[in-house]
Amino acid sequence: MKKTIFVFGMLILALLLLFQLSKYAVISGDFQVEYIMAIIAVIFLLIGLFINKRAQKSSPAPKQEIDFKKIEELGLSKREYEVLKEIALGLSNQEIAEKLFVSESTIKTHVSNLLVKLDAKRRTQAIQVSKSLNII
Amino acid sequence: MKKTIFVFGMLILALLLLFQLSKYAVISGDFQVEYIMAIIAVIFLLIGLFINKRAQKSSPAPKQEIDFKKIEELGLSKREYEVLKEIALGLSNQEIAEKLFVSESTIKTHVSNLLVKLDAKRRTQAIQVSKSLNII
DNA sequence: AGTAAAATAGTACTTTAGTATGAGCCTCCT
DNA sequence: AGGAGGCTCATACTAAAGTACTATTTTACT
Repeated sequence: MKKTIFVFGMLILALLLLFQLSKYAVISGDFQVEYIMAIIAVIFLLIGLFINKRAQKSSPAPKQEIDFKKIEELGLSKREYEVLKEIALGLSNQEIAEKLFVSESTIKTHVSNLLVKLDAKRRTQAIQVSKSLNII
Repeated sequence: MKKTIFVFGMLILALLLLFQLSKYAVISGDFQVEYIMAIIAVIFLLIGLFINKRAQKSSPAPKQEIDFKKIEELGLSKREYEVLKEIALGLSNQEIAEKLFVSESTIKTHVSNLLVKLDAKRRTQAIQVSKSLNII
């Protein structure tokens, strides 16, 4: 934060200096107005590019939004979707059952239904499909 | 592409117009030089920001680089890594065997070694671990 | 040429996963 | 009240996945 304030302070200072300089140059007729304008234009274009570049780096948000519409479209029930997320975390049916406080057979039923709805043959494939559809 | 050329053409035209206008204004003394400078500065700052914004959109590369160092660190062999990638694609041992032209027992051996090296109990967990380590 | 690591493959088992089916219990909606 | 859909659970299977060896063959490197 302190760094940012410093940078902007310097920027404003430089800007003012440039203004004064250009004013003097114009009055004394050493330079044509166009040159100064062009220099300012280029400088600020670069500053604009630079600022955005930094903003881009500071927000490494490659977050993939979850496609809730797709979930509905596939007809996944709330419970099935919960199970799906646990599968993606690498849990076994037994572990999922304990985590959700139900029996393993219940989980098996959910998984079986999930595989049909996701058109997958195995839970690993279900993970792959889900990721490609952005539902997990 | 044609669109880009058009936009840049218009930009250059606008720039020249602005130059002429500002020159006239300065000479006739209607405006202070500072104002024109400031306007140009702001406009080009915005243009810089805009260009970068577009570039950012056109390159939706949230690609997660593969951490090859980590792969070595884990001691994964070339073949094991190949198998790992197929697992992540959701293939069964039998399918992987056919794809890589080896027997299923060979794949089982590889998978078993993989699970130890990745500290996973199941292939689904191996997928999760691999993704979190950015090795797939 | 010798060797260590990697790749291959097999057997024999145990453990998970997944399927098929039936059934009881809720909740929401008409 | 009746029905549909969702959640639960069980039984009985079949099919994969995973483990623990042992053992041969390739590769890569000194």
